[in-house]
Amino acid sequence: MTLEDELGLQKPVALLGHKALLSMCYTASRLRKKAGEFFRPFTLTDVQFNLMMLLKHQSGNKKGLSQVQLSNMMLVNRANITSLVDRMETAGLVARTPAPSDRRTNIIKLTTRGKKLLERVEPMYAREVEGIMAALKEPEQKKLIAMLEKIRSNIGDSNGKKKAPKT
Amino acid sequence: MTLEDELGLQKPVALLGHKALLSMCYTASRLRKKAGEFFRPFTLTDVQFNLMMLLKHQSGNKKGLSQVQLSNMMLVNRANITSLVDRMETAGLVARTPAPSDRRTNIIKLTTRGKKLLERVEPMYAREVEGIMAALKEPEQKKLIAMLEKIRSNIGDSNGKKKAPKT
DNA sequence: AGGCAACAATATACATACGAACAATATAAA
DNA sequence: TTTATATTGTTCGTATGTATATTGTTGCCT
Repeated sequence: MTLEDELGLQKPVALLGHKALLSMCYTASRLRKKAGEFFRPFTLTDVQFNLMMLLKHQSGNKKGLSQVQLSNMMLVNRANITSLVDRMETAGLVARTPAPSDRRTNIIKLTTRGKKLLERVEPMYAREVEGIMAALKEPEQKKLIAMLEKIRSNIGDSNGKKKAPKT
Repeated sequence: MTLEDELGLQKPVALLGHKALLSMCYTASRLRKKAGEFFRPFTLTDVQFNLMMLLKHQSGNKKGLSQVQLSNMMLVNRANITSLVDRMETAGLVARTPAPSDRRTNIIKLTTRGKKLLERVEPMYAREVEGIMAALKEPEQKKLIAMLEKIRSNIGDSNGKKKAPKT
């Protein structure tokens, strides 16, 4: 089933590039909705799961990440992380810790409860993802990733930091 | 530059499928941010532009679409359309019209002001999109679209309507 | 030291998403 | 025809996203 069939689109996607862009955004939208449904029974959102995954796998020796680090990794505004961590702290999934070297900085860490929940959900979600992506064979997935990277590199940095401020 | 380099991701994307999925969502996120920057000078959002494009190009003879039709085409909850149309009505871009055959239904139409704005913005946006998607050659774009469609068809319908409620 | 720019987190106002519950209307079933 | 069910739009509460302004902290430069 094509995008046109699904959405009744014809003229607005006359340009191939426009169609590709729409297709990407619609696919991402559906993926996130699917993820939302998956996580709901755990009183969790895809964003919160993503944050916990970063804390578990990306926090190096320190076992924690600052809010700015999280916002960069998640490609969202710093201001977002404040309320996100607020909610997750209330839910007992993460905790703010003062950074020893810089009093401006909060180090966000997983709580025991957060770790336990992640332990349970992570393998289930991995299976869910594999099920969805099984629509593409391995080499195709690699090609998809390569193409998406090409597009991203053509957009430039997401947080407004210009890549090469010419002159 | 790879996703790992940009985001410092290593372990959470150990699974190829997971990496492909993340790459898609991050790319879409950046595309939408880029679009947001583009539309801001027009006091417009990407979502509002999208809605106007649907009204202009998809509304058939009636020259208007119901809110449920819009929500289906935009893959969002119909509750969303209420406030979206509210804002756009306030901005004078669209208008609610009673449907002649069904008193439950609003037909949303572009106002003259909306049409004029679209006339001005649409060609500029088309150039913007072409610039971004020029990262991929035509056959690559087609392949990308085909792969995304495969994934979408593996997810099922977006609005909770099950495709084949087996027995 | 003292001043000043950069930075981290927060606060605010807004736009967009969701699900759930509701009233009014339309339609199918009895 | 009357009753049951489905659909449309709205409202509510909540989660996420943006840009912008503010506060406190750091660090650099004179």
